[in-house]
Amino acid sequence: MVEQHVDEVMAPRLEKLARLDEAHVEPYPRRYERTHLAAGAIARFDSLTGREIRVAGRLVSWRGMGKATFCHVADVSGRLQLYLRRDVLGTEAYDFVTKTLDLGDIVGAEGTLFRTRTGEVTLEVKRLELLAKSLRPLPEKWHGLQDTEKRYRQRYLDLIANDEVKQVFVTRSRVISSMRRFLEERGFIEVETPALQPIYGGAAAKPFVTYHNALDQTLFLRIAVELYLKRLIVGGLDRVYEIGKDFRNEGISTKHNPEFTMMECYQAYADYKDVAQMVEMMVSSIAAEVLGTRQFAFKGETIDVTPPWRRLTLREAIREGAGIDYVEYPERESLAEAMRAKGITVDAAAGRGKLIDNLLSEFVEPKLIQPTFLFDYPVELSPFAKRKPEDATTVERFEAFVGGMEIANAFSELNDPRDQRQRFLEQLRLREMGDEETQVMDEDYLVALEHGMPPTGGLGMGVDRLVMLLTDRQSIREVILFPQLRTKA
RNA sequence: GGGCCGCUAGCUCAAUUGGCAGAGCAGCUGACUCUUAAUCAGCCGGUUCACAGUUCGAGUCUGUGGCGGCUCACCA
Repeated sequence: MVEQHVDEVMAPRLEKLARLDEAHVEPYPRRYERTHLAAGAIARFDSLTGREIRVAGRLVSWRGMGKATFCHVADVSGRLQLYLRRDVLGTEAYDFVTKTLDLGDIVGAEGTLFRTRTGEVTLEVKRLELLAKSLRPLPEKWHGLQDTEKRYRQRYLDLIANDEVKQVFVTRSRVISSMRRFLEERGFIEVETPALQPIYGGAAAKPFVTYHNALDQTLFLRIAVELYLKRLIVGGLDRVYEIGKDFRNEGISTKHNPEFTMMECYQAYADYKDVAQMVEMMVSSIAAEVLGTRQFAFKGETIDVTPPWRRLTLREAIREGAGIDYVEYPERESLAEAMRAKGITVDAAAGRGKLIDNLLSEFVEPKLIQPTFLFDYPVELSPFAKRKPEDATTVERFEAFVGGMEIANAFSELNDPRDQRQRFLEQLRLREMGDEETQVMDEDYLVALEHGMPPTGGLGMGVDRLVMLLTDRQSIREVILFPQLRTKA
């Protein structure tokens, strides 16, 4: 996207650089001692009047009027208007500055604050220094940068031109830090587990494959951290969490990026009901901290995350949404038949669990706008969840949905090594039948379980989706700074 | 991978039925000491995504390819 003929556009700026060199002005000096951010200076205007302050940032507007000039500098906090007067700066300095600066340059300005006739807090500049010369033009000042591809590929331009984009990523940061605070306050400790794994597991997904030369060994980028965190529960860390990237070698969509941020946490001596309570408290506490409210807009709806959230079983939800009670169809074929009778197309390769999952995502998930927990999933879909004591075909698992998206998945962790081995074997069987996204046998994990893992509640939460929700973005690419795109030839 | 849409100046966008490629912003020159999408006068700026084809003539029609967006599939 960076064209060759921009030379023409850059030429005037390169000429100005040459002029700076002639005048022995360093266009890229080392540092600048700033005293205030733009927003802080404006907020504290009353106590700052008459005092010299220094701000620094990018020149984002320029209105020259001969012997005086108004312009704005932008820093992280916002923008501040500068007022340059020839009789204040001196003719020589004024002329030099106005002839060598460009929109986009990074400058430092020292002066005193005043209010203009229209009331805008403005810095009357006594000294203006170039801190970094910009050689390329800024995006269009009024329409900003609209080209989606360019916005993603050159996100820095997006951040310069589109203020609300900057706000999204500031919010993202606050969401994650609020999440950490919530977990820390409850005694969870943050851990880091391998991203390069000899055996991948903990989710149904295709991995990225890589290779370590010295070990002469194939490694996989993790698709989840689940199995490592539970090893730490075996080790007695009792409450652990990790916030990090998972990698899944699958399609890209507005809800899927090949690398995405997941929070997983595990709490010994808790079950999935405890975890559900924690999820609703966590999300509502994050919303309150970051947005200042538990109610917010998403896709034109007002979402209220105040606990308690609506709770129903997966069975009820599907019966309600699709008109099929899958418990009445315990065999794959009878369920498929019932679906066909309703005019639902049945994926020939899908097993019973997959069919139930299809029903969920097609008939239930899109309707779950207000926060909802769906409890109790079929065992086929959940190889790491504990069975219900009264029903061996169902596991203690829930997913949380908000805004029509799945944002969390949790269960009472399976800690019986005998059953876990059976589940792995069942996954193996599905793999032989052609399912590429099943778990692979992890003997090392089984050994850990055989040492005894306390009853544990575990949770995975999609951080990107949570941020989408809290910032009202419809695409995951809007909350990931550099989303995956095809590289340009 | 399928479907739909898009790609024109650095940026944001026009261009009638196939008939001279345009505007605003940015840039350059000049005027202007409270402007804020500053204003005013003038100037510069194009491989219309690429390649082929139809045609007297293609930004426009056709084909192939590239990239992007949306969507479906996929994705517990």
